[in-house]
Amino acid sequence: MTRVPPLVARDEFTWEIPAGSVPGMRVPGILFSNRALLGAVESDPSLEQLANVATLPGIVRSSLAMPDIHFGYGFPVGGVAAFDLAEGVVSPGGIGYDINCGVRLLRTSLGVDDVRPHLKALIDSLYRNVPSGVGSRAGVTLSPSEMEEVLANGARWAVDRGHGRREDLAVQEEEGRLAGADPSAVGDGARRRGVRQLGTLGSGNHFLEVQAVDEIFHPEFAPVLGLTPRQVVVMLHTGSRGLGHQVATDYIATMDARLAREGVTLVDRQLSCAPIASPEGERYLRAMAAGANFAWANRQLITDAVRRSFREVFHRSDAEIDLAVVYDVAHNMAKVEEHRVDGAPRRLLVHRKGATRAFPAGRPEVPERYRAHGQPVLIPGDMGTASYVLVGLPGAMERSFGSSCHGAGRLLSRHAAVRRFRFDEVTRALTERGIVVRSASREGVTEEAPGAYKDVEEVVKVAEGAGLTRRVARLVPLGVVKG
DNA sequence: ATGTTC
Repeated sequence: MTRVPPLVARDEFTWEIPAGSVPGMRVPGILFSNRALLGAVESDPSLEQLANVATLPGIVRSSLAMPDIHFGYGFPVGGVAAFDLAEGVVSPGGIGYDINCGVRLLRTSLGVDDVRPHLKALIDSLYRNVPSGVGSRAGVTLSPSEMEEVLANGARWAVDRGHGRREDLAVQEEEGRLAGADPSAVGDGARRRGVRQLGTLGSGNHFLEVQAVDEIFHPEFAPVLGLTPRQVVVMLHTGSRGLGHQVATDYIATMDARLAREGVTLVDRQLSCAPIASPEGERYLRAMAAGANFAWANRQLITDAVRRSFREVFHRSDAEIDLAVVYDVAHNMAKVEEHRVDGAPRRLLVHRKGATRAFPAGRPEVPERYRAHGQPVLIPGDMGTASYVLVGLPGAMERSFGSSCHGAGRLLSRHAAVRRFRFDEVTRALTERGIVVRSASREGVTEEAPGAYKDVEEVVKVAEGAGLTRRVARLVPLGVVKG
């Protein structure tokens, strides 16, 4: 039975579920939202999930949710929670089944008018070069030793093997390689699922989109990112595929067994977790890092395929088309980071599940090239509306452990969206707006119909109003490959 | 998200 916890307005963009609203809450729940978005969540079980997270041992300050919050496994999607390293827990449900699901943005030297006449050919070529859909398989199979290297080295493995440029790495979160990865913590089942999946898009909300820069909001930072109005860019959204999913499945089972052994009961069994300082917790974090590296290698191989498609369609060299990486973010991840708590610096394990790190200017984790401005935050919207580039602000460090939103956020479940929308109508509405769509399945289109999502404009306005991030550029879709 | 309910 769903209990809807009370929401108390704290300011225009901040709502609180006071500690004590749900039995066992150790800290309050904080939701960044506004009146326009609240209607979608007020009676939603995602708020109960936000409160449930606040019951976990060692949680620091508050259980947080971004404006794109929706119902997830255990933790809400859009959830952020930080834990004390000695007293706290790590929970796979706080990271998500798709470990290091994330977004990469590539820029081109082409303008809308250069691409429009070749748009259909370009989307067809991308569809051919990047396997997509449920169970999509890569043309190549990783050998056992290659798998070891992918899990240990992420995007760096791909670049070392000639799949990309050395300079691609400097502009990725963690430079595309999370330290602390232990391939031996990734089971045989997970490896088997991954061997034919590197360089594949997958399904669901994963996509590869050709977009145009529609509007610049931050005239100082946009040129540093190489973004100008009417420029064509490419956004890709995917993660660690079946490998990451199997890692999550395996460790949830391990943690469930430990909880049963210790006689611990949780308010929701989907909050399955283990102490950070335990063999199960430590081993999961090493496996999670390896899964994250698989995802970064995946996005790097897809980058390589995107460059191939542009060469094929435009008959120009890589240097002419540019296709430089602007940035690559993870939005399903847990990381040890330093944050100020009650005025003192403290190392915490920050879970972000459908939430993006959004560090401000000056943080050493921000690439040197961008450090004077802050970390780029990449926000895919829905395929009919718009996506955004944002930048982290000091307010994110003060309020959300350096985090912001990750997308528009679902309004309807997949099932509800398939019942609500018809494939032909969704496709026609997009075609009428000049958007070319290729999908591996009809469900890929109806599940992801623009009407299944919240208004991304409202989501980014809340993230800005709450002081977490500011808008840098708005990107509009020209063509999309859906999983 | 996911060999979409091993």
